[in-house]
Amino acid sequence: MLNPEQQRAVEHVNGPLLILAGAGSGKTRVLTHRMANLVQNHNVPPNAIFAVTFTNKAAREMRERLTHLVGPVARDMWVTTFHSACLRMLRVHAGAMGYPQDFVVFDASDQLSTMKEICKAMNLDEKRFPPMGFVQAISRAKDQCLTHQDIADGKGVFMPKLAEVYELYEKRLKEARAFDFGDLIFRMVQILESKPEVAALYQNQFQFIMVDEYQDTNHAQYRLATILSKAHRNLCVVGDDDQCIYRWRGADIQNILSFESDYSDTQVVRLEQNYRSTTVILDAANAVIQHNRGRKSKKLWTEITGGAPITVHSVGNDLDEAGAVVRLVREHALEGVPYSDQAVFYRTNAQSRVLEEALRRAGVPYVIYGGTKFYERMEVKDVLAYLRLCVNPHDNVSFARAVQAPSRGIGKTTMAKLQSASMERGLSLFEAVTQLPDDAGVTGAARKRLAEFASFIAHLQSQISVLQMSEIVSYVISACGYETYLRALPPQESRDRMANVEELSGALADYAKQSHMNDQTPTLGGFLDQAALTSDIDSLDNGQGVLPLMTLHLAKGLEFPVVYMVGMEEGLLPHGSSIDSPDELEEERRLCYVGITRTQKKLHMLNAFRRRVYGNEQYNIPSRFLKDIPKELVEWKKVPVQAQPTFGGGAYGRGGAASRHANKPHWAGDDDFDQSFSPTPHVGSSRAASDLGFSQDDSDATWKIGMKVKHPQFGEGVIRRIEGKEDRTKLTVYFGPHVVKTLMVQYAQLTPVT
DNA sequence: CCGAGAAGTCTTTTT
DNA sequence: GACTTCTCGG
Ligand SMILES: Nc1ncnc2c1ncn2[C@@H]1O[C@H](COP(=O)(O)OP(=O)(O)OP(=O)(O)O)[C@@H](O)[C@H]1O
Repeated sequence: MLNPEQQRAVEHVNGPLLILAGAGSGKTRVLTHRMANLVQNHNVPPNAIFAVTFTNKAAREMRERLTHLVGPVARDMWVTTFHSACLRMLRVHAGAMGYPQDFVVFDASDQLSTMKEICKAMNLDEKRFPPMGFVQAISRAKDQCLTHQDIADGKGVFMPKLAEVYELYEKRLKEARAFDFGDLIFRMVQILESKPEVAALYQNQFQFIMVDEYQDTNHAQYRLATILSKAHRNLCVVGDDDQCIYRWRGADIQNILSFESDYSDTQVVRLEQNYRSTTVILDAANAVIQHNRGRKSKKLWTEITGGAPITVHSVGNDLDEAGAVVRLVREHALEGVPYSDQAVFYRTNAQSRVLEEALRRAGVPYVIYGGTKFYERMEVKDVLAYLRLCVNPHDNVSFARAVQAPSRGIGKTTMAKLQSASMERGLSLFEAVTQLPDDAGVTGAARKRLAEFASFIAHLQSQISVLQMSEIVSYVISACGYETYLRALPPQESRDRMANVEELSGALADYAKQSHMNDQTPTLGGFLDQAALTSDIDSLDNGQGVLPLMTLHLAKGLEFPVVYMVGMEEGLLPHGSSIDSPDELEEERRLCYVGITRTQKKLHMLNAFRRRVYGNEQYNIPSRFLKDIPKELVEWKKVPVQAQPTFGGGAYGRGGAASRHANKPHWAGDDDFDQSFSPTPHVGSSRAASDLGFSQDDSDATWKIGMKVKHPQFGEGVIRRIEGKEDRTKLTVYFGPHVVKTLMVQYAQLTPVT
């Protein structure tokens, strides 16, 4: 069941413990067994156990494994993410440092809209000072427990204006009584470090602290784990430095590397047997990761010798890639591998779209993890804004959102006036409405509408307490007129959005049901907390016969018999934004390593030579990571192009057809390849061009694909694509390697060049 | 004040 | 392509 080293770790009870081991060696398994051992054999009360991970998905996974081992008492253990754990503590102890108890949690878009306001108020040019950059910088600062004062003192990375922006940002959050994601951990650390009586409470309660994926913790999380474990010193951390993939988010690999010096009396367990993969997979993974510098050396071996080779499928474009995945997934299903035992990984969420489309057409059931989150949809956010206002009327972001959903005659000017009035007095927008001075310049009608809106919110607040959870959403949307607005939308859109709103209502009902099952009283605030932190509604991942699709990041910690890694191309993996930074390249490599090591039996890797990105065609060469895998582990498949040119030919791309490379892969950094590869857009396959509905010569003789045109600004170019008719004709024109524009004929002053 | 339509821009990854 | 911002007519 467990090997001797695993056993040793599981039976370790008191004192610090470090488990440093490679992929698939049973780290998570040891962690869960240890928790079970403590509860079952050492009389440790379940709520004395605190186990955290990084993502919701990982936390849920661990809870499931635990429930399997110990049954329903698993419910009483704290098995969550850092963020959820801190939120739960803050809901009880935020007041200890004078923070409001009823704060809202700001998500990424709330942060961004707050920041945009700030940039406007500070007269910062959005071009030179992108609001998103500030949001990220502030988040990084909070990851490191740095206040705006610290930044002003020159701690952390320097960024022009950051200290001022940060200070104002904090002020705005305070006015809105909001905490952002970073605050959840940072504030809790502050409280624990400065309020001994609060700290003592948790230090005594949590006799055993465990951190999975410790290599991905940031400084704030390190401080949290440190202070919580101070009394009992039973801190057990588990990780693999080769799987650190969140450095971009503040993860500090030093946390795990210096654990031994932080806790000189720590026990160290190294696990060397991999129980997950075949030697083929492990050898490939090792070959990829060994190029990184400064790794902690680890041994890893498996009893499952041999195994199926890795198949690399090189295809023409992203559509072919999706087609290949569909075909392979079905083939494996026929061999008896259910869809749920296979998984597709990609680097970026955007890649899922084409896959989704192909799977849907083929009737293969699938689930997408992550991606465009349910709670980020416009209509869902609109309704949530009302709910959030009920719980915390000072939430200015929600106020601004709800006030115009549906539009009710309160526009930009009124809001600007209200905003400045509120700012002057340090009030929230909601408060400012009731105390709006006569000289604020808000006219009678607008003033009346504002008052109506505010009293509507007050009315909602009183209704919330008498309504059932499951009734709240339908009450809100009918009372505020949002439902009428949705129903007036074009039919398809109306249906889609209504369906999402109904799903939100269902989520509230589910939450209420769940709470009752746990003998807790459901509250709207409780639901909103959950909604803020649990990004996806995937909690009921039935899994039965459903193909999972996810990013490589989300795949960490999971395993599947058959794995597909798509987009194995320079520019995607490694991602284009990482290629000129050695550190980031190493992280890309680790990401690739994580992907490979999720595989139990069979790994397919796919690369496409052409791919649509931002609406334009991009040419990609195979990933350098493919090159690092020993040839004898790989089987090459050149997938025939399925007559799907993405554009109809034209004045560029003559020369070597892709088929010339049929049997000989070419690699990034391979000179021969770089020089000889010049993409050929299947000149002459005009049949397919018309299949795709390109309006060509017949409809509009003025413009033709391949025709040369001139633009006053961009100069001469070649028409690549024609859409629409007559005065709504849109042309996609290639002006140069990185200058591809889509222009309306009607507006762009294009002239044909003869 | 509001919506439609055009132009411009671009998040890589998650809590 | 999708999303946001900007402009203009009603
Ligand atoms: N002693 C063992 N005997 C049989 N199977 C084992 C043993 N230990 C672990 N396994 C299996 O090996 C697989 C990998 O285990 P686990 O997920 O705990 O590894 P991990 O080290 O956390 O991996 P990673 O770091 O890649 O996420 C699981 O399927 C687990 O059940």
